[in-house]
Formats: sequence, C-alpha cells, structure tokens
Amino acid sequence: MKEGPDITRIGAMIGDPARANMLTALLAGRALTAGELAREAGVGAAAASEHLRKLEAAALIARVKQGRHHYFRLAGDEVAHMLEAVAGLAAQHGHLRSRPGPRDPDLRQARICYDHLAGTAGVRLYDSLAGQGGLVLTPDRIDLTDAGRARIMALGIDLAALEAKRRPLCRTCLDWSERRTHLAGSLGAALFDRIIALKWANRAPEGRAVLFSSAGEQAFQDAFPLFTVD
Amino acid sequence: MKEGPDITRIGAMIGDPARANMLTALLAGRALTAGELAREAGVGAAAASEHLRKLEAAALIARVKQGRHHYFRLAGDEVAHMLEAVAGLAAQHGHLRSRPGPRDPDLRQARICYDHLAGTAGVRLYDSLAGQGGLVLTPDRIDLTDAGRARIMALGIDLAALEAKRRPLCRTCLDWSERRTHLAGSLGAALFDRIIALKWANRAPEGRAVLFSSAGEQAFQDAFPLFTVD
DNA sequence: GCGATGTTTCGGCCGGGACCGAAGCGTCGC
DNA sequence: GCGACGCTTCGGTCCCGGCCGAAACATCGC
Repeated sequence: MKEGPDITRIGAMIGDPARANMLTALLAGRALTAGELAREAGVGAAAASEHLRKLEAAALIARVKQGRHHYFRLAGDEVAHMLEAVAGLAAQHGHLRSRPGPRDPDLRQARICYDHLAGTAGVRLYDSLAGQGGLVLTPDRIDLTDAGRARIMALGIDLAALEAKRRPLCRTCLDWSERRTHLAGSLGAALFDRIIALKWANRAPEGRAVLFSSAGEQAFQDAFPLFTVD
Repeated sequence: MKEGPDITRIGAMIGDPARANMLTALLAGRALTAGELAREAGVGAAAASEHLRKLEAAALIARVKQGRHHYFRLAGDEVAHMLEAVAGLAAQHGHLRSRPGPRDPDLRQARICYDHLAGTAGVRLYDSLAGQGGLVLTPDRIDLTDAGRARIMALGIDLAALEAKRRPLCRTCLDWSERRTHLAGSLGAALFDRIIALKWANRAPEGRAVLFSSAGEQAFQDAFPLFTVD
C-alpha cells in the first residue's frame, strides 16, 4: 500500500475463468460479438455482459457498437503483450487449458499474436531479419537498417506509410511456445498482412492457427532464410 | 476452453490485494520473511501464510527456510518481467496505489526492477550502450558488440563469468514510468551491483528507490554519456 | 408498426475464498 | 530443558462476486 501502480485490478480481470477465456479468444485479433464471447467463455448472455462491462472499464478491451451487435477487441497491443507475458509464464509450468489436441502442433508452427505472426514461423521471421543485420538497436527503440529496409520494401510493403504512424515500427514480443522473441509492432502486423495477401498462408476459420500452403511455406522460407553457421 | 496456456491461475494470484502487495514488495528484489510480507500486505500471519503457500504453488515465488524464518523471493526474472508488464498497463491508466508521495520522484529517477536498474537512470544506461553501437541484435538474443564489451569490462565487470552462466546476458524490460526499454538480464544485474559497489548510489533502506550521491550521479553520467544529435 | 434477435439491467441465489483466533510445530536463546 | 518467537494448520465466519432467469431496451427485417 505504498508505491507503484495497482496491479490488483488487472489481475482480478484475468483471474476469472470466464474473462480469461474471453481475453484469450480476443488474442486471435478478431473482433467478436458479446454472444460469441459468451459461448467462448461458457456462460450465459447476462453473465457475459457483466464481464464485458468490467473488462471495458479496466481498459483491457474496447467496444464498437454496430447495429444490434456489440463487437469487442483488445484495447491495444500493450494489452496483448501483457497477456502473452502471463501466458508464457503459465505455459512454462505446463498449465495448459486442455490436453494438447491435434490443433496444437499447428499452433506452435504458426499462430496469430494479436495482429502479427508468432510460433516457429514468427521466430524464423525475426531471426532472419536480425541475423542478417536487418535490425539495429537505437536508443529508444528497434529500427531497420538500410539493408533491412530494402528487404521489407522488396516484399511490397509501404514502409513510409508505416513510419508515418504513431505506433512503433518494431517491438519484440516473447513467444510462449518458442520462448524466444518475435517481431511485433506495426512492421510485424504489416508483414503478417502481406503473408496473407500473397496467399502464402490462411487463417484457420476460428482460433489462432495460421496454416501455410506447401507452396507458401516454400516462398516464406525463401523470403526469410536463416543465416546458418556451417 | 480450447487452446493455449491457462492464464487464470496467475491472474487470480495477482488479483487479490494482499497477494498483489506481496508481489509488489518482492519486486524490490530483497528476500522478505513471512512476517514482513504479512505486514506489507496488511493481513494477519495466518492469512499471509495461506497466501504464500498459494503463490509458491503457482511458482511465482520461491521459499528458503532459514532457522525459524521463511524467506521468500520472486521465482525468477520472468516473473518480474510479467509483473512489470502488468504494472505498466495499470500505470498507463493512472491506477496508482496511492497519491504520489514525496518518494515518487525518486522512484521515477532510479529504482530496482527485481535485480537491475529501472527508471530514468535505467533507461539512460540502456540508451548509452545502444546509442553508441554497444548492442547488437543476434538471432536469438541481444548481444554486446566488441565496443560494448570493452566499455563493460572497463567498469570492472567480469564479463566472462557472466557469459558462463545459463541466464541470458541481455534482456530488455519495459519501464512502467518511462515507457521505454531498459537493460535486464545478467548484464543488467551486474551493472547495478557495480554501481552499488562503486558507491555511486545506495538503496533506500526499504522500498525500491535507488538514491545517487551527487558525486555518484556525475560519475554515472560520465560513464554512460548520451549520444546527442546536435 | 410488429415480432425476432442481440444485449443490458435487475433481483436473488449460492459458493468460493479471504480472514481471524486458537492450537500445533519447529527453532532459537539461555 | 524451557519459554519465546515465527510460521503453519485447523475450524468457523462472513462477504464478495459470479451466475442465472426474467424483464427491459435497442435494432433489424418485413
């Protein structure tokens, strides 16, 4: 009761099973309606409404009313980052929500982390950029080197537009399955969008999995080669 | 109830005021006894014992029995990192545990984040190293360049000993007061130890504040100059 | 307009869990 | 060995908060 921020409120939000399920569902980056979230959480509409009101008051999620639907999404990538940090700690001790199903290997291979790529593929993307001198640490953030900029633009990404935004270009995010960093920030999001646009991969109809086609997988690995020490 | 780690348990741990106070107190890096934590949390010995048992079971803290005292500390820097992520989100919306007291400016200036320096001073340290090309991103972590290594060793730090450890040399940690990254990992911890050993600063007798002497402040700024663009 | 659908609000029930006092263990000092 | 001290365990109380059903409110299609 002395100093520092009050973490209790946020902890209490995550600490309820229904709300935790809702937040985890929203980590997939899609905006979901109150009804969908109620089903996801396994509670009735009344209880869900209550939970969503609290999550909104705690600034963890944002609401967009559209007709008779209320759509909810995470309030920002900082929230996603915090949730991943908690998930990483939980995964570390094997506290999974269910026995690893058939979908689990897909999830570890490639999945959405709010709006960018995570899993083996996400880490590979980061390694490829960083390992070939594409990233540099500057005082207040991570930035692209000229070599890195060239590679990104070669993929058809409008880098100037990204840099004009207020959102940081690069951020790192700790991957809970790989326990390594991957690339977040607006560049991470743009790269993921590009991968989808190029049809290298598709999002699973629901959930967080990202499924590469075999041709897309090949193209992805060619575009992001690993610098191996022989 | 589908996929991914179960974040509920950890959230519930943080979500109780007594436990949140305990964890925040332990963020100062010192090991505290059950009794001290009970006072910190504002509960009786019985309740505190119960809380500590749960936190230990959740692998957030570790216990060391020493005579009739039980000492507790955070279970690792990953736990500290997760707590800082939550605290950062809470601070962002002004959910402070009390009105900012006289100690608050000190905290923002320099404080302990588990075992390394945070606040303005922590960010300066990171900026100075990164801004002058002392840090480089490698595929799986952040590493020191040769120039960076020379600077660290010039301070009298045994770098070889650090690198022999299993713990990563460099990690980044998001600062909740500066909203910028600072240096964690074994190097961050070693630098903090060195600053104390050189008597540039002292830890406040309790809490997380780190107080620089005026001579120490000067020495610190000389050792970690900022690369300013004129 | 009218009913159908999605969401929120209200009232009330119920269970989990936080708390305390007292008792039980283990450790220290003498 | 014997109290003093620190911590844990046990039993019991109490309250917060999650849940649901019913009703109210909003929006859509017609």
